[in-house]
Amino acid sequence: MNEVLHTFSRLAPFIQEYIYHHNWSELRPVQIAACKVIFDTDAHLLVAAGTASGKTEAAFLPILTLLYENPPQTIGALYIGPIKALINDQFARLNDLLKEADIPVCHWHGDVSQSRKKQLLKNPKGILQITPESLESLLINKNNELMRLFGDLRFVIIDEVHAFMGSERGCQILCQLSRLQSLTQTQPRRIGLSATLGDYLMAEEWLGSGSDKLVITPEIEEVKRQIKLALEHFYVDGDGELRETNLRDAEEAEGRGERDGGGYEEYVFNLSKRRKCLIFANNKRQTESIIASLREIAVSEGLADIYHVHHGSISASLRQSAENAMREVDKPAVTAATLTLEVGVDIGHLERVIQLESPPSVASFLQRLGRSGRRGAAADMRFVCAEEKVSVEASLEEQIPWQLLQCIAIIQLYLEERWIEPIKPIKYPLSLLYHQTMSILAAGGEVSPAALAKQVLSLPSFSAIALEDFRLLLRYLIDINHIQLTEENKLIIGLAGEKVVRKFQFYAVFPDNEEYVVKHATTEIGSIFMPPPIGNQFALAGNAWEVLEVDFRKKIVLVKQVEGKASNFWRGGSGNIHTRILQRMRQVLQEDVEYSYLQKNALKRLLKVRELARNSGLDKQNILLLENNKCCIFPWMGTVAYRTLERLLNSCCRESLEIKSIGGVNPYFLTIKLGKDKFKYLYNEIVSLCEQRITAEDLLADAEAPEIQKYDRFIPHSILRKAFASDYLDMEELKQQVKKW
DNA sequence: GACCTGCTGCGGAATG
Repeated sequence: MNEVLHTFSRLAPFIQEYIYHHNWSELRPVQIAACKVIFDTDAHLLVAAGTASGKTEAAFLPILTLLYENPPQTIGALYIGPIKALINDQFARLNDLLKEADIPVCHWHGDVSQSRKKQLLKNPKGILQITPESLESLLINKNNELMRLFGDLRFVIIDEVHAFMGSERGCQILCQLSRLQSLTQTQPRRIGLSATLGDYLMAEEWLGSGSDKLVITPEIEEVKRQIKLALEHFYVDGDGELRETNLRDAEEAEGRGERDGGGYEEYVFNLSKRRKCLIFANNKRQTESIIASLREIAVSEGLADIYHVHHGSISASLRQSAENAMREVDKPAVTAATLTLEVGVDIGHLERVIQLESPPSVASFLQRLGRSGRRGAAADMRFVCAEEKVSVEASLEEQIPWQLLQCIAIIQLYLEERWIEPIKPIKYPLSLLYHQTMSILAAGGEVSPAALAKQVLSLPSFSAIALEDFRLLLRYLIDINHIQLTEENKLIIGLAGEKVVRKFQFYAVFPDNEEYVVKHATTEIGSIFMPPPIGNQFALAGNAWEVLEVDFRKKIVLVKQVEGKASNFWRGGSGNIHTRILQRMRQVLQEDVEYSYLQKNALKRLLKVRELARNSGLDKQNILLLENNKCCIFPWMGTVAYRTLERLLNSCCRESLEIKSIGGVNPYFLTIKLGKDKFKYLYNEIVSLCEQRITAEDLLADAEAPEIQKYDRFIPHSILRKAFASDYLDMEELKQQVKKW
C-alpha cells in the first residue's frame, strides 16, 4: 500500500470523511510527515514548512485521531496562539472539521464571553485554544482546578513559534508548560509550527526545553512556488523649507537632465490599481500617508475608494473591516499595514504584495511574500524604495540609499542560501523572573523561601539565574514590600505586590504601550519609549535634548535643549538587524552584479552608489575622514555589535580622541566628531580596545541599569546590569567583526 | 521617532 493511502487509512473516520467531502485530492507532504511522527513515535514535533503548506491541519489531523480513539478524561489538547484573531480563525476551522465528531472545541481569550468560559470549566473536555495571557490567568485564578482541567492533557500545539522564541512571552509559555507538567506529573507532547525558522536546532531546543522528550523536525519537500520579484527606486522631495534648494541642487547634479522626483505614489497606485493587494510599510506613518495619496489619486480618476489602513493604533472594528474587505472574493481591495497583517490571520490570497522600503528581516520578507499568490499562481512581490533627494554637498553617509542596499541584501540572502535569521534565546529574562515568582505566589499561597527558589529556578527559562541572584531578588522584593515574610518564615504576596498582581494587566509579560512624555520645562515635546540615562542626549522633534530627570511613575522625562545633532535613543531588545544582512549589503556595493529583479531606476541608482563607493574608498575602508574632523565609521555589523561599538567609543575613548559627539540612528554608520588630528588614531584605538580584556559589563556607566522590560523596575540593579550586558551587548561579535576591517 | 501581541471579575442597566 502506498504511503499516502496508508496514512489516510490511519486517520479517524470523521476526518477521512471530511477530506473526502472537501475534495482534497491528496494529503500534503507536511501532513504525511506529521502523521508519521505523531502516530509512530512519542517525540515532540517541530513542523517547519512554508506558508500555506497546511501546517495546522498537519498537527490536528493525527492529534484528533488519537483523541478520538482514546478520549482523555480532561482537556486533551491545548493550542497556544499569539493573537486573538488567529485563535478565532483556527476556532472556526477546527469547528468545521469537528462537526461530525464528539470532540468539543473551546476558544478562550479576552473577547470570549464568560458563559463560554464557564461552560468549559463545567465540562473540561476536548481542545482548548488560548493565548499565553489567558493561560496565565487560569494558572493563577483556577489553581485549585488545574488537575480537573488538565490532568489528562496529551498535546500542546504552539502556533507561530518564531513569534514567541527570543521574547519573554515565549519564555512565559515554557514556564507555564513546566508548571502544568509538575502539577499533573505528565509530559504532554509538544508540536511547534512555523514557516520562517532560520535555525531548526535552536527551535528544537526551545520547543523541548523543560521536558526530556526528543524533538523531531521532519524534512519536508518544499512546495515549489514561482516567485515574481521586482524592485524599483524613486527620488522624493524632502519636506519643509529645504525642498526648493534640494530640487535645484538635484537638477544641477543631473546636468539639467530629466528630473526623477515624483512618480512614486503614481507607481504604487498603478501597481495596486483594481487589484487585491497588500502594502507593507515599516511604520504607522508610512501606511497612513501612502493610503491618503492612493485615495487622492483614485478620487481624481473617478475610481472607487478601496483603500484601508491596518496597524496597532487602528481600532479593532476598522481593522476587522479591512480584513473583511481583503477576504471578499474577486473584489479589489488595497490595505496598507505594518506587522499586524504579517502573522497567521487568514486574509485570503492576494494578487500582489507591495513592500515600501526594505523589509526589516529575511524572516519578515518571507512572511510577507507568503501572503501573495493564489493556489498555483506565482507569488508576486514588488519592492518600492523611495529616497529623499539630498544635495551633492551632503555628507557621504547621507548619499547612500541604505534601504535599497538592505532590500537587495535580504532578497539575495534568501535566493542564494535560503538563509533566515536564527533567533537567539534570552539568557536572563529578569522581568519574567519577577512575573513568574509573583504568579506562583499568587496562585499557590504561602511557601517557604527554599521551596519557592526551587520551584522558580527549576523553570526552564531561568536556567542561567544563579541561586545567589535569586536570593538577592527575594530580599529586594521583601524590602519593597512586594513579598512579605510571615512569622512562620513563609513567603506571601506583600501589600505593594498585591497592587501589581491584582491588576488585570498583570497577565501579560510585555509592557503596555505607554510612552514617556518628554517635557522641556512645562512644554511638551513629544514622547519616547525609554529615556536614556540622566546626562545622555537624544533627538526628538528635530532638536537635541539632554536628560535632566526621569519620573518613572508618572512616565515623564525632563530635559534641557543642547546644541548639535543627537542620536535617537535605541530601543532595547526588538528590531535587531542581523550582522549577515549588513555584510551582504557591503557585498552589494562591492560586487559587479546586476540583479535580475532590479527595475530601470533601481539599477541606475545602484550603479551610481557603487561608483560613489569606489571613489570615496567606502568599498574598502571602514573609517573615512569626511570634513572638519568629522569622520564616519561604517561598521557593517548588526544592531547588537553596533550598539556595543558605540558604547565602547563612548566609554573608552572620549578623552583620548577628544570626541565631541557620536551619532548614529541605525546600524549603517556612526559619525564622530574628533579633536584636531585625532583621526589617524581612531582605527588603532578601536583595534587595541578590542584586544584588551574589556567585557560588555565594563561598557555600562556606573549607575546605569537599563530598565527595558515590563517589570525590570523591580529588579536589583546589579542583576539588571548583568542581563543587559549579556542580552543586549556582544563584545565577542564586535571583536570578530573588527578583525575583518 | 521602527513595529506588534494581551488582560479579570464584578456591578448595574437593558432586554426577553
